[in-house]
Amino acid sequence: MSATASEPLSREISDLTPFRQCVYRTLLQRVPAGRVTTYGQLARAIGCRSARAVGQALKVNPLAPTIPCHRVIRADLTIGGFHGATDANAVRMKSDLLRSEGVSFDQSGRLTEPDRVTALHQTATLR
DNA sequence: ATGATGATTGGGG
DNA sequence: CCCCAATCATCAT
Repeated sequence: MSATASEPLSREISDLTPFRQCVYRTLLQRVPAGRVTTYGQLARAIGCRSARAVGQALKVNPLAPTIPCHRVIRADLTIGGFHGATDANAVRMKSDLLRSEGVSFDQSGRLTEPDRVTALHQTATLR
């Protein structure tokens, strides 16, 4: 397996579909630790109107958590899924990762500090 | 090519 | 809160 930082990343990533490359690259570049974004925002950033399609790409993220798929939550500020699942176990792992970056959720399951959501304006264009 | 399936979302009841 | 149509990359036929 490869190691280090960004060199092996680009090599692994270039093997993926254009859509997935866009999703992963945009996420890596625009959402740093301590911040989160939504499936819809990420979709819009790459010129796609399907938040679900973005979720499809994230669930098969081959380099988690290097590619911070845990920083993508739902538009209603609830946590969303992780590794293709929405069960309690998956959610717990996702929230633990976020908590280690200073991001937390309240009792109703919503983001405690909404200010942490990064608004992404369209950056890339598909096809 | 066609149909089914989601880590969603905004609107409506 | 619950329900539903819209949207679209992927995958199975």
